[in-house]
Amino acid sequence: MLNERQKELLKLIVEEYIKTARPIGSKSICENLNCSSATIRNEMSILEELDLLEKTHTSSGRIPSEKGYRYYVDNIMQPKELTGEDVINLNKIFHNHSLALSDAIVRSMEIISELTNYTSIVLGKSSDENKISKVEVVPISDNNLIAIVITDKGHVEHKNVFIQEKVSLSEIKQTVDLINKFIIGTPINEVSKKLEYEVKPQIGESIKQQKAIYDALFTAFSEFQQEASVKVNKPSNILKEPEFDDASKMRSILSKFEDKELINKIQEQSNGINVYIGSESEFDDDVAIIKTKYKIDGEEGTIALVGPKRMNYDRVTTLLKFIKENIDSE
Amino acid sequence: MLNERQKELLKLIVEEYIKTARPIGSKSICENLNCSSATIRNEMSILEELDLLEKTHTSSGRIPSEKGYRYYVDNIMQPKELTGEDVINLNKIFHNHSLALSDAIVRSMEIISELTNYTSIVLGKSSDENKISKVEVVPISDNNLIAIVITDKGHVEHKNVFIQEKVSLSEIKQTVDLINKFIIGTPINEVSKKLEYEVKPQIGESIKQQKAIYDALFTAFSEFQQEASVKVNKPSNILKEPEFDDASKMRSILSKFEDKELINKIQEQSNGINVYIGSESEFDDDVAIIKTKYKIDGEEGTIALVGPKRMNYDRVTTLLKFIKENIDSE
DNA sequence: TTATAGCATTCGATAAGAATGAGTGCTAAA
DNA sequence: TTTAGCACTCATTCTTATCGAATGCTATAA
Repeated sequence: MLNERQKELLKLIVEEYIKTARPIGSKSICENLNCSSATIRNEMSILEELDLLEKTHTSSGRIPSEKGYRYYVDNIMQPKELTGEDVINLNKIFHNHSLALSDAIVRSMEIISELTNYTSIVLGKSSDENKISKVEVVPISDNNLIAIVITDKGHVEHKNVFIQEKVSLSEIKQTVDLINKFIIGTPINEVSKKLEYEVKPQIGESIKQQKAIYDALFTAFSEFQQEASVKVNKPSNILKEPEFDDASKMRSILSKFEDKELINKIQEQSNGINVYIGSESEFDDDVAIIKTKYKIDGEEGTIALVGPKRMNYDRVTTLLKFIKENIDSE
Repeated sequence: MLNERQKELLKLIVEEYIKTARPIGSKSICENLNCSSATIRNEMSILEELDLLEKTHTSSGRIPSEKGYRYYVDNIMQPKELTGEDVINLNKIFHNHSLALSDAIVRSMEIISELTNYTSIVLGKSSDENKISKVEVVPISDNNLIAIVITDKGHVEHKNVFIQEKVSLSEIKQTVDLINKFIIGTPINEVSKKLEYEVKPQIGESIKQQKAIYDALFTAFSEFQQEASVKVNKPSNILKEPEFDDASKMRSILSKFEDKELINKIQEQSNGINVYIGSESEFDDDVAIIKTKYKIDGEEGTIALVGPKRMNYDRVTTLLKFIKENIDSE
């Protein structure tokens, strides 16, 4: 266990390093702790012993280790108050009623990107439990339809549907009416099942042509379920940090942002605001990711901020918490 | 005017530089032109005199100048044949009927990004001449509606609409029916006018509540018109080129890709495949942009490839031409 | 006239060495 | 337990030297 002075020392080092990105030497701490540099050095070597600090080379100042950041995040840092300006900007967005709430999330994460100079990510998909409110089909040409699905929470998805055989307007209408009759109110993750076991048999009994329409719509539905949206805001932001001041490092980070599979992994599982530092981020050893799950108005997903390991943990945590509270209170 | 040998020399230098990114010395050309390095040097200095070649320093080899690339593109390069593989991949996409054509464009530009290792951009918006095929409104809650607009070419847009006063289902239906009656078949760029001058007066005469619905829908419509989609594929690709092997250069390029205003400027005006080299690109002096307009199935826009100035002009031009032909023939 | 061989010259790239200084660990005394 | 003092380490910066790829120019040969 750390004593008060050690905690204070770690705090000073982490916060100073976050600000300057330079190793912290013992001398620069003296004034803050009212003791000599030698004393600081002794304490420093204890913290190094505990794997909370590191040196970049034998005679360099100290920087926090991954474990050091972790200790800081878990035991030392205090959530900051948001400054008036930030709150006003964000509140405006959440109280703009003509914005769908999911758009408000996207917009507010854009703002947070600007505010923090880090990169933000919004992963969202329409929630599985959303219920179908209506299915609409609009013919475009002989062989093409647009299928539109609207959920009770106001999500709209549409898909081009190509149909081999020509089908008449009335046949389309019949099929769609039939489908609507069965699936309105069905959660989207159960639609495929319902179509297969309840609607399909009915189709068989009536006109043959309908089979083609049914098949096309069935395919369209199975695609609806998977679609998730990914939005990465300002990848360039994080690359402005000095630790990425190297072309190959930058390329590596950048290609991570373009790797859809990796980005999708950011999807957060647990509740609350979670902090993943360095290797924990599964993204890059030099970054940290702070993320949280959201679920609102038939949409669920994860919002995340990606910054350097040397990130402003308290500020970011506070900002994300603010957004989460706004979402939850709606 | 250049003589044959000078043209051949310029061609060799441009193509070699495109391949290696290193200044080309006179010795390395000897074999290709069957003469001594001194002769090459003489010719080189003539080309330099004409501003077609440059040196990076007094005793360096030559690199093409902006004007040199321009001359190469306009007078020397021959469109290449596409190799079998590329054609097959791209053709597959264009002949997949379940893909809307505009999705096929996006998909094929993704592929071209991979193929060339450059960055591709697709700017698209639904064409102004598209006609409204149907307007649909679905209530979500007391104060929220979803307005959906479908055009004759199969474009679908939707918008959350917030309504101050509570309105009944039947009032909504009446208003929407009225709107539909007037605007089906109207090109979207004329919808606002038509709503204002033909539909609004009718609204005034019937129930007051309808005014609120009308207003909300009117706002929604005016927003539909402007929306354009922007897709930038693999910004990291271009940054792999050695001319961008510098952190600050990379940052500068990258932030350009995030600058929506600048990206929208890429919108191409003239027909055909156009090549903008260096400063002509209005993007960065070290990049070149090859772009072309497209217009298809009620969507129009620009596809562009952004690469280094040292880009594979013939290959990219051929690829873009191929896509353009596919689009136009559909 | 055109092409070439020869040569001094330029200048980037790479490496090696020297000086600087911020920072450390350790020891011995307060 | 704290601190002053001191030798030591090592990144950083600046100089200097060397190497070699390329050039321009000149004089000569075809």
